[in-house]
Amino acid sequence: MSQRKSVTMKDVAREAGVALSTVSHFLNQSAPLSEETRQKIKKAIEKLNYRPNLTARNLKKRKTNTIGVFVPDIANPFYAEIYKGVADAAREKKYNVILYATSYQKDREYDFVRLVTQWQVDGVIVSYSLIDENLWSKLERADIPLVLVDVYPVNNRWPSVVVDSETGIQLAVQYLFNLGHREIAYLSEPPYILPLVKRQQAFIDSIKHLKLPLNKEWILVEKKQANRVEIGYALGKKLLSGKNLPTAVVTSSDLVAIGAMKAFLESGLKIPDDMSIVGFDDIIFSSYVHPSLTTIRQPKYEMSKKGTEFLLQLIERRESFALQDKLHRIKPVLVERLSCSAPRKR
Amino acid sequence: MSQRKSVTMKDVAREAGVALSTVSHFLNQSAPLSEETRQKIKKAIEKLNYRPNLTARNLKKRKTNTIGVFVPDIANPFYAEIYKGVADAAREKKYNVILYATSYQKDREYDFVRLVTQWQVDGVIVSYSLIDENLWSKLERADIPLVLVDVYPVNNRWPSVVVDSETGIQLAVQYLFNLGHREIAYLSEPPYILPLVKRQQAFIDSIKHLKLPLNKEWILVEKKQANRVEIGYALGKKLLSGKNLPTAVVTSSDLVAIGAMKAFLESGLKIPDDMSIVGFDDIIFSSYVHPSLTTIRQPKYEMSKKGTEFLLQLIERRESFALQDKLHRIKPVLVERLSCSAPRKR
DNA sequence: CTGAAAGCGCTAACAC
DNA sequence: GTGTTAGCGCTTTCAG
Repeated sequence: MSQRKSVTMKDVAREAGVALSTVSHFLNQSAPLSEETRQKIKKAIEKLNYRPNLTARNLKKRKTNTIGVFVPDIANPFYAEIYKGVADAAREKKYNVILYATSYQKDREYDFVRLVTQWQVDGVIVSYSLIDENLWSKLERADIPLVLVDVYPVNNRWPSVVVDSETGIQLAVQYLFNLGHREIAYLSEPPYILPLVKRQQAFIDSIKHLKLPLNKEWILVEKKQANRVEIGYALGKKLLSGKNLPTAVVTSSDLVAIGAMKAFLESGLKIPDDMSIVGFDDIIFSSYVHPSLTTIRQPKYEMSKKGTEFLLQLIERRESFALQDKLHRIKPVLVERLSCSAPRKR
Repeated sequence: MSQRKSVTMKDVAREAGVALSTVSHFLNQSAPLSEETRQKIKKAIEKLNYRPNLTARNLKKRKTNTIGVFVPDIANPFYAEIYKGVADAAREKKYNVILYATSYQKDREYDFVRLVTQWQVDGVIVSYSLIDENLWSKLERADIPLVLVDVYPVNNRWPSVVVDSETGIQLAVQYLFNLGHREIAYLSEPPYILPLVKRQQAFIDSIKHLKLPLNKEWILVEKKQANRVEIGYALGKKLLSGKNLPTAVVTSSDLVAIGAMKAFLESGLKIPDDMSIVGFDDIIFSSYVHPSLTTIRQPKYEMSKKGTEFLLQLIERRESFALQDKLHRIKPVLVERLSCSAPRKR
């Protein structure tokens, strides 16, 4: 094979003239040592350029101190935030994190499951709705600590941290209503995860609840997976091509909103004067587009951080949790920026 | 400890009534087996829900089949692209990748070095300029396969894939010049990596070369680390507060450009009519801001993919490489979009 | 406080 | 084809 020869604890022990276990104790501070031995060992380590082998340690301890995160696409700022929450929580407890991103490619889901089931990680955060039922059951059999973030409980098996999508959409619609809008459209990426389904339904419910017109042409839901911004752009154009134009738009995510804004601006509409728009997520870019985007803020970072802290508890205590603890619903808030105003008379 | 009891190859062998090594051969396809034994083993694995322990395998083979990627900030789309290139190249060769992002926090750099030096990864892609000289030397001592991406060779020690920043900036300045601009500013994030230093110098050189006025007030370089877009926004405002306004701006990165655009638009300037702007990088968002951003495209994905392929060769062949192979310079191209036009008479 | 010894689960000769 | 065996580098009793 191709490996370099490596310096082991044994070498260090020999060099320092102590027993192997003493070196181990030194490294793990698992026993008090005399200052003299400490120095000898320190010197030996330095001299030999010894570096402990984590793999061996992991094998022995049957623990890797690593958790996995599973997301569809890391270039999506939403998931980048999720990742950060996980990474920060993990770091606090001295865990490493290994990221899996599928780019929405199905075969990659299997790779992830393989990783998880081969003792490479102590637990896993899933922010991805595995399409394949089969994969969920494999994860179930593996019986590995798992927490879902932004994914509703599957099989009532794993704890889950989600944002309350219904409240979010209600917030958006009510906000537009209060501004005077009566004709509101909804643009959505493919509802491949439950929150997206719920948002769509919540939109319809909210419109009905306010007794506003429910125009089928104004509920545009993309079917094909693609870049979120491109989807928004396409949906925006589609909306513009209809005979009746609404005065405001609610979207399933900020990326879709940003794409739609581009379509509107290109066509010469002014935002917010001719068209108000509200997003969902509050990714970092939403405050930097022009005009800045009013949106429903999902506390992604906090969600994934909290979920991860929970996961680490599961790992370290192997504790079972009460059913009522399984679903954590976080309330979203509306972040008011410059993409909405009262409708202009047309 | 907290681990679940685990089913091992030994259990499978017993259950199937064959020798342990036979199971190993089955798993690794390292020897041809009779159909009968294969079936027996398969059944036993299924029955016991056996899952191979990668940690043990790694220890034995002294190889983890994992590479590390080191970046400052994964929420920055530029680095998300870098990550994708690495992930795809790794996947092709059945390697896992583990991501380290520091969020520009110095103490996290040490975590990364620790990971690398503890045999957790077979090699590493670094797209980050470690500030601490000391860390570089630790990596050097560890003697682990390492390839730099978007970082110039350090100590002439590691191979490196970089974009030709000078050419990029020349392209930008020449393009603006050809449009008729004579008063051009340069906005830059902190030049914490060599390419940024080179871009700044290349800007000055280009201006001189074209015999244009070199106004100190028009070369705005931020000192403090911060979100790139916020930096751009702040620099944009600063530029606006000066007494003379240029007609065009070149920036060190798209994120800075996007921030600056926001500042310009807010102040009522029209882009490109009142101010032309060109970015550097071509991140995905640049085509979705309004107006879409003309920029110098860095083939980030290709760079990191290529770098990773190179790394994997180093790992698998432990080959040394000729000096002239160490630096791969990729030529950038100008992507023309809608943020530039001829200057308006003022 | 120090040292000897028994594995963690797997691979890879090497015999049979 | 199949089985035996010696470790990979480390942790962790348990004696001294």
